[in-house]
Amino acid sequence: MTLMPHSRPYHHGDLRAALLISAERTLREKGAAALSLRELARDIGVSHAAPGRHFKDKQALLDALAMTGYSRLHQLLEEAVVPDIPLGPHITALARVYLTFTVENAALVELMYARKHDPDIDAPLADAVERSMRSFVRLIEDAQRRGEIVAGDPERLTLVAAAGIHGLAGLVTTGALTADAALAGLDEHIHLILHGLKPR
Amino acid sequence: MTLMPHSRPYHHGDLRAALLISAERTLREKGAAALSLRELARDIGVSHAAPGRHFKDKQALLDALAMTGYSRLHQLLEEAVVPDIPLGPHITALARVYLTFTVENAALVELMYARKHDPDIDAPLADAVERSMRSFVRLIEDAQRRGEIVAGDPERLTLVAAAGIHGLAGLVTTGALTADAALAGLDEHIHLILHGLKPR
DNA sequence: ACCTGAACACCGTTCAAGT
DNA sequence: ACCTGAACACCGTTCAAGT
Repeated sequence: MTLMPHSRPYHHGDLRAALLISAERTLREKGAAALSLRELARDIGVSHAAPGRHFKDKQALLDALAMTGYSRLHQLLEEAVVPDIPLGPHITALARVYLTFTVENAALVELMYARKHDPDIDAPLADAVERSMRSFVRLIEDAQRRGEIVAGDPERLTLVAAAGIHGLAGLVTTGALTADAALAGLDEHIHLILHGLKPR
Repeated sequence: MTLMPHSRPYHHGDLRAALLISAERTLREKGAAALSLRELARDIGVSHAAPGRHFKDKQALLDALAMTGYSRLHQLLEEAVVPDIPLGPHITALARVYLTFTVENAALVELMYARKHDPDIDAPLADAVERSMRSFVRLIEDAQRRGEIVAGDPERLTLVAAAGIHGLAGLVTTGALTADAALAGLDEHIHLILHGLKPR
């Protein structure tokens, strides 16, 4: 009757990773509001106090989750930055990556942009954003050198393009626009950002 | 010894309004996460079950709060739409109103854009957004008639401008940009949206 | 019609004690 | 080093009962 050993060992093995994986699953399936440390612990099969060993509090787990989000988004954006592509299609490709990531990870993105990270973690997070922005700025600078973008502070010009794409993603996230509509009109959208709303 | 009547009558008078006012105060001062129905009730001086008479649950109160936010923003935007102003300054004025509202009501705006409203309340909320967008579309249509904006679907052109402004506000909200920097560069930002990033 | 008080089923966090 | 179990101070929601 006691041939079967405990199916759950006293030590989990890698509870920290298990918590992050389980948390992101809950985030995706039920949203941030439904994320409870106790439920996570139950699902994984540890006591409700166990998560406290790996994350000082719930916010620390959310911060870690946000950080993985930034890493993955950064990775995807880097892959979309390739040499010798015309400016328009290049920016469109970046925008497509950003939009798609936002749609497929809506709750995670909401977490990434939440303004309530610990001050300790705020700097790393700001760095992550900064790193992702850098390659975009370089893209604009290169285009300026070729005369394909107007002269002026490249950070400002990048801001205008980034805000346009970020805003489009935001409208999709909040449901003002469907993801399909945004993706279908993306070429045209980027064209209008590059060429302006005024007649030439 | 009993000359002083109860300082708190059994019936509050207008508990519903008091809850909304108190809730928005908490939202502004401590954020959405710190908003508790029980604490609201304590502050106002009613039992913790009293809010249940006026809002079926916490989400219903948040929905009502979001609705007041949309009303106020709509009102401010309407006031910024006045006849006989050149297109650039007109759009800049609208953007300034939007940015300022977003900065001054960050937590409320977050609530307004949260994708977790009851399906019952979702339609009224979508209407509120639609109404605010209408006057912007009309602005673009008028400019098209005067030849100040390129031909094309006015809804799409409005989307590009609105996404640009919405995205800028989003970057301020998440801390990627200071409110001062966004407001200081607003004229230039709108100019770039209208004239494009490509040289003419 | 409006509110109270008790009850229920949850939370996050802490901390002595166990392995 | 890592985890448990009990305890504490909170939640939101419901519902009979009070005014």
